[in-house]
Amino acid sequence: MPPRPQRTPSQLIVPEVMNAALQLLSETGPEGFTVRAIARKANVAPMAIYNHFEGKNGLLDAIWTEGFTVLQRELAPIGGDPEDELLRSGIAYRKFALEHKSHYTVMFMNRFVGFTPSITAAYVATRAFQELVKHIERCQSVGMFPDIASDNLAQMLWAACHGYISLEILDINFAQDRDETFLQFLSGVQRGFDALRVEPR
Amino acid sequence: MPPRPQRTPSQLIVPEVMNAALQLLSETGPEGFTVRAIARKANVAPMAIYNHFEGKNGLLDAIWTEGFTVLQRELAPIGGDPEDELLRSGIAYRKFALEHKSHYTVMFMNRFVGFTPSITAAYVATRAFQELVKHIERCQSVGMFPDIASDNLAQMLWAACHGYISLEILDINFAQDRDETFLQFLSGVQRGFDALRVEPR
DNA sequence: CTAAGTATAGAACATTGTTCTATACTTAGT
DNA sequence: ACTAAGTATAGAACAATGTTCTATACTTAG
Repeated sequence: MPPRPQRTPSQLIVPEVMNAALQLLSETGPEGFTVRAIARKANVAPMAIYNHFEGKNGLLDAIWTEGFTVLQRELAPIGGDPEDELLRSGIAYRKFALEHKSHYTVMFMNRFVGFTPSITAAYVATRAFQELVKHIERCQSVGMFPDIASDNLAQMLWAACHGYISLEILDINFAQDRDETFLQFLSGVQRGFDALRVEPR
Repeated sequence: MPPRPQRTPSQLIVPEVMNAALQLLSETGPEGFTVRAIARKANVAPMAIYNHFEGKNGLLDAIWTEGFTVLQRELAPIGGDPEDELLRSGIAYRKFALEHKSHYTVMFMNRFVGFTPSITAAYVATRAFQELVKHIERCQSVGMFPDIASDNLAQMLWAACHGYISLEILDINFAQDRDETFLQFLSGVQRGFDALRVEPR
């Protein structure tokens, strides 16, 4: 291919910067995630990040929003057996985290001092969370998880999964078969909150 | 009291810097945690942080180590009923986190880009983790948690608690009675992993 | 009371996010 | 094809950061 013209066409700048940012993040972590380095990798002037995003935090906001949009789609119930689907959503959550580590780092790892998601970004995150609430309410409609508020339980399950997976992403996990161990974790936690139904006292 | 002499006595520098650092951290978060600000708050020259610690990361290392030393003491079993004590250790873990937010932030929240604990610091952390393993092995000695490796289960329980509490520290928790909800969380998770004993299939 | 030790202020350096400028290139409208 | 508006770029510049180095002046141990 011919050497790229010195100036990147406007329409390419946003996607190129996004790609470079995500790639750089996965290569160097938040450590090397600097405006100048992103621009260099995207073959773009540093100013582009201020013209097309709102600086570094604006870029993080875009990654956050993209991440939660995908995550919401992955988590949405599809109309099968509620209990199976709840378990599947847990697996899908972990799959998302491991396959989109850069996104997950921005969304959940709190590694970027000075970054707070915008109102819009926070709203998108809430919508993803609501998918989990839906799963739990579907389960409750068939008798699981009695006597507990669905959003409360959603928070607990999310917290537990997040705790587990964040450690895994930081590579603080010593299990031999990580997939298997996570499944064990997930079904263990889920069973715990449903135990009241299985054998009420 | 007389106005402090311009120069801080050597023996006071370490504790004053530690105090100032922890206080600043709880006031401003990692955001305002700068060498110059810590020195100002401690009434000390910035250079003191390089002479008495090894720079900013050395100071973080000291906070990390102090935190895990305290945490280990708080978690140690005292010889009572294993199941009760395991639950108590979970409560103690959360108590530590909420009462030492600055320490917990350094130890578990990964907010300090560029900081990695020293070998010594990591070792102290491992010792604290071992206290949790002890709890689980004590439980297993009375029949709880059969067929699961104690360190594996310890990791799961730790991950779950960490996930829950880290969200609480970030103030992403919408429960009305937080103490009560955490207790519910803890016993739910614990019950889940012990369910195989209660009703084996 | 002296000598070794050390806390201090201040300058200095590289790197960071960010803003501003003038220039040179693209692209849309005719 | 030509012009005019738009915009990507390089580069300088700024404040704040972690860090190192210096000379000075104070403490304290012997």
